[in-house]
Amino acid sequence: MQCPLSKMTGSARTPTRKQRELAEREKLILDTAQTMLHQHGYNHLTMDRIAETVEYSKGTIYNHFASKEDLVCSLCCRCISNLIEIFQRASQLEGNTRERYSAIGIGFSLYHQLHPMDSQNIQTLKNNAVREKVSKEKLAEMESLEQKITKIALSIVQDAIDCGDLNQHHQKHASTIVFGCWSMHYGALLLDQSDIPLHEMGFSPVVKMLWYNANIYLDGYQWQPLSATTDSDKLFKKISLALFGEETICNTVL
Amino acid sequence: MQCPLSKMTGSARTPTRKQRELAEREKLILDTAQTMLHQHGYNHLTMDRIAETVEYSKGTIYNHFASKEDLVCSLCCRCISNLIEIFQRASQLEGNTRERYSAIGIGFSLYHQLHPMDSQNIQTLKNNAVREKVSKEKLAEMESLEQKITKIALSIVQDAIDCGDLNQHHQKHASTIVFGCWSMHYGALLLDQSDIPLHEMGFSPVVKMLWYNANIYLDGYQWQPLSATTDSDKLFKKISLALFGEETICNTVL
DNA sequence: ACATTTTTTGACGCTTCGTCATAATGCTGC
DNA sequence: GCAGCATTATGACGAAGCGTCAAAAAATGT
Repeated sequence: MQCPLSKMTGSARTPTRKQRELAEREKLILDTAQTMLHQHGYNHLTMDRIAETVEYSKGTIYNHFASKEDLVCSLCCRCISNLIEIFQRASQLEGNTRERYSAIGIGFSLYHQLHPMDSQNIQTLKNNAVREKVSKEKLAEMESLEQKITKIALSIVQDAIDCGDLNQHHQKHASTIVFGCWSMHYGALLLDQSDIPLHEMGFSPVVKMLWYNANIYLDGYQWQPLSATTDSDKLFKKISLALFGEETICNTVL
Repeated sequence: MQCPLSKMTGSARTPTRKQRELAEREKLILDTAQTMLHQHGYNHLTMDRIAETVEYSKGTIYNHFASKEDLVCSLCCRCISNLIEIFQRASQLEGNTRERYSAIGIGFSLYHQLHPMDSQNIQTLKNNAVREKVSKEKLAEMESLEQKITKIALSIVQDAIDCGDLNQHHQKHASTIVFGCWSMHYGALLLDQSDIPLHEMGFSPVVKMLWYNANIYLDGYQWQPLSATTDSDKLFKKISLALFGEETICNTVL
């Protein structure tokens, strides 16, 4: 269950050559696993195949990761970290609180649009069969990342209450507002992923519906300025451009 | 891949003795699997153990289900069917359209509260590793159930538009409204399930937040009558009582 | 009573996980 | 450079589970 190599004897500030090599190899393993996952799906991802591809023995892989599930969980953590970066950028955009909060939602939504594989990784860890086998430590690591991401959202809600964009009497519901957006976005992404033929069932593109619904939801909280007084399409484009830059063909998304 | 026993030679109206026996055995297998799943988790559920418990050989189990995943998918279908019944009851409650739509949400939310294992089953099927292995036919069966459940919700939205509780100009967003509630509830349930220590992170009970957020969301759409003009707590109790009866200790939920 | 079809059975082959004794490599003091 | 110790890498192996299929058993028809 323990990973012998993670002894961390040297200070974190001055990584030994050995430690660097170790970190590099870990990255190699993770990258390889990710690629395999993308190309051939979860069921084709085996420890033996990873070992063969990275040209180390299986035992060595197990020196880095306590189990296959731990490895996948590490992959998942990398994805969440990416998302955290986006959230941080979003929360620091200039604009009113509602725009910044919306930017988080758009960041989430487009991240999953642009990196569907990453979001599948994250999703994999929600599965019981998988999570049952992840080590306590890795789970804790993931949990702490999830807390971090929540705090970013919560701090914007708090800003909004402080500056009056959100009415004071919502103070006690601050976390409920975060939860509402979180669940709505999270649920939407999962529904999108899960092979339900939404389009055939008469649903619009998920990113579009999410943006629309998030606005309605925030309007419900009377988060100023209301969407009626804003050009939502333009705002969406502005934010997605600011978050993901020109290269991402955001125009085609909506 | 095929299940030889499912030939369905006799008419569906007059099941043969043999067909009855078959159906009975299938139920036995499913019940057994469900119990095992509840008691010992997904990873302890194996075809061999099921076979041993039901006292049929593994080969016989495979005459009913093409794979372990197919079996689990059948379990999932049963759960969705239960949910459909609740939705149907909810949609037929007396009251205005908003109350009936809310009843669906409460039904969803309480079903998962009262049968957390069922909702885990449903969740299992969203996992790629599992779904990759489910046969086309079973997947189609599940999809059709999911469509059915969506239609119940959609029809209430349509009623609301028709009778003016929802403004006409939302006609083209009817499915978006369904999607919004669906994703919000679905996401909330998943977050609740996924070991994230919501309570420690300062979140209220999920059922409570969901009810609050759903109201805010519907207010955002100006679905009449708005929650400000209603005693929400009382409404919640009334609906949950009507849906689940006295025995379920609904009082303690909120 | 026998022949033919259908159903059941469980031993078997295959895949994958995770372990551990052994081999290889690195390091340290002389 | 080298002897001896410590650390790390290796891959053969055992265990567990899935799904198959030839043979046995049961049901059905004649």
